[in-house]
Amino acid sequence: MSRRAGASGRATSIDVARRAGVSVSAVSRAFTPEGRISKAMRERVLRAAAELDYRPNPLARGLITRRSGMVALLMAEVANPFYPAVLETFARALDERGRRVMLFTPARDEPLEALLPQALGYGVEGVVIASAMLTADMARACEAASVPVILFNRTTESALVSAVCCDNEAGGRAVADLFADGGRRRPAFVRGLAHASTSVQRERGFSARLAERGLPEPQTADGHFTFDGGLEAVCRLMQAPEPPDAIFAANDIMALGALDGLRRVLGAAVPDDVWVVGFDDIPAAAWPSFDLTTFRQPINRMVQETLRLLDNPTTGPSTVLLPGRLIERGSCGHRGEGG
Amino acid sequence: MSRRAGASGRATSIDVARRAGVSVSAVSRAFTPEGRISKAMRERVLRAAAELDYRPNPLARGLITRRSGMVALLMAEVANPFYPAVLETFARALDERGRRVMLFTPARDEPLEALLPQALGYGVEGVVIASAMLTADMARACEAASVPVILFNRTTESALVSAVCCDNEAGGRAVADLFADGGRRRPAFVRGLAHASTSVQRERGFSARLAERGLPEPQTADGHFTFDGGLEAVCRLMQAPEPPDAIFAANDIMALGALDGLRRVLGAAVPDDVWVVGFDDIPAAAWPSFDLTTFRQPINRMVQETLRLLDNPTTGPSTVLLPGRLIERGSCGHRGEGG
DNA sequence: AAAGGGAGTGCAAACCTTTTCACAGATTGT
DNA sequence: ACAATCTGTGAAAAGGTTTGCACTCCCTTT
Repeated sequence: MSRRAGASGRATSIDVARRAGVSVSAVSRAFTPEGRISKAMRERVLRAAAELDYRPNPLARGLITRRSGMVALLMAEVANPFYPAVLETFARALDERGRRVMLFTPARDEPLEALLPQALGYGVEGVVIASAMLTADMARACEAASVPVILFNRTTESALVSAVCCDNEAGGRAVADLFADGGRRRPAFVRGLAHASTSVQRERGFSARLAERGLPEPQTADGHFTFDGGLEAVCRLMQAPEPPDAIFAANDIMALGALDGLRRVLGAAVPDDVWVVGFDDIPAAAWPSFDLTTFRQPINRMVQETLRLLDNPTTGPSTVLLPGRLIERGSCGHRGEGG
Repeated sequence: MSRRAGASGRATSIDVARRAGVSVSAVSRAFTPEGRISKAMRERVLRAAAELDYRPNPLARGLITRRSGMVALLMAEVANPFYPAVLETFARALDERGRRVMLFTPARDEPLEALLPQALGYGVEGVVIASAMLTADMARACEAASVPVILFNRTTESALVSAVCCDNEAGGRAVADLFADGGRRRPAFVRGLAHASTSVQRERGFSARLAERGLPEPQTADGHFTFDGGLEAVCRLMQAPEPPDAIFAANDIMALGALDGLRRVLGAAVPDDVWVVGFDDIPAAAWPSFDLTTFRQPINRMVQETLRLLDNPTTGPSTVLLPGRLIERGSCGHRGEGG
């Protein structure tokens, strides 16, 4: 029976204070990095704390500071394999910084308005919106609570929130160049969702550079960011009078659907008849069956940037654009290193 | 400027009490389902609360009750597409019950010991371990905090924790029957990780039923639950003097790797030369390129059962086994409905 | 040598809720 | 008709921390 107290069985700051022979204020200050406390005192407190296996209670701390050490993460499309990778990267990075992840998985058309107040009630120190739309109301709510909001992999015109994004237009241009250099003549683009900034920007860069290279405006079809959507989109595209000979899909999962549609449903040959390019570089893109050329998003750097913005809320809202990289694989006739 | 107070700008129970002309105790009772309070009083309080847009502060509540309305979810292998589906199902179901998800994504060999105390400090009301190992220390810590722990998709001998799992042995038997009925003569099994209960149980059911059906003990190889692991495993298996003619992998992602290895690396024909069967029924299993026969886990029911155990911690620890279903597809010669 | 200032410390209030206790009034049993 | 029980209510303590304020030293400065 040690000197621990508290109904919970865990040691409290009072126990630590008693053991170290100091006041509870000293204990508190010893555990806050900027605390005005002497080196000797801090050491003494920390030693006592270690002996009692004491850890500040985040609930009590959050109650008073409104910062409980948690970050809210909103991620709707967990079905798209790109996002699990993002999720994992985020969770690890936050964990390293001693922060917890509060996860929200809103359904497609769930009103997010209700979510944010909940999260704010828990004293989250930031909100990362990785796949979901931010409404103006939500932005205001966070602004009022002075909690930074960061959009991940999407941009916004709102001046209230920051955004971290891959350079989608550059990605679109890179694909256009690849098609032009490869002598493709009839490009096509498979859109995601009509209102998604990513899809729009990728198409914009793609179209613009195609025009610069003297190629025609791409034919388009909607693929809803899903495998089946991509498969169906390619079927529609290929039955045009002059079917495309190079297809760029706004994300990998649609590109894989397109690839499968071409080969398994339409009996077309990739890359001989048609080239296919995706965006994201999800793990499946590298599988031998697909060997998909794609534009890789720098997930790690994107996450790092996001956390940097989260930690420095002093600087106003800003949009960070990071470069990606074209990964050439067999779906555009590229020969793998493996021979 | 309405009657709201509090430094945070949010209304507190005091504001509500004042507005409704009652005590704060009454407010508290109005918001707890079993609160001893008259119908009239509750209505009055709730109306005042609605007018002020009041919501009980979970931090303050958690501080005193040690239950903050959160559930900890431990999920290590987010890379395996089976788990994102689980994650989403869980998050939605918990959200419907007004609970928040605190997500932990421990690295492969991260000591989980450190994680639990953190979660418990936040007053989580339950711990769901979806892909990670539970150590005896962790179990004890939760027991001490009287927080229910539930293993998802794995079982344990520990008498302290509950588990919800698909009937893995039955799945293994179903696959064995499928092979036997299909006239396969040389079965093989691709293991996941040596210590994983799922892999062990699936193999046990598989081997046992094979024996009953007069088929030889399956050859085995380790695939580490990854695509590449499955691919390499099949390469090893196929260079045996008498290569298998039917391969059962402990999960889908390895089965897909095996399929790709057979077709793209070894030049074998599936299903003509070799059959392949997986486990889980991840979305990619249904893609035309793979058309993988697999044993589907009843994710929804598994999640429902898990939450039921979470909500009724009165009954002691128990293990729930749910039936799955064999989904026959082309990788075993099954003709799809579309064909 | 006296005044001024900064650093380090403790006290006590504050954060917002739940819950025990006491009490009043209504209901039941005999 | 009286005691015993039950129901609904409010006052106040508790939960564990942070932080503004006051205070004491000790070190500069003129």
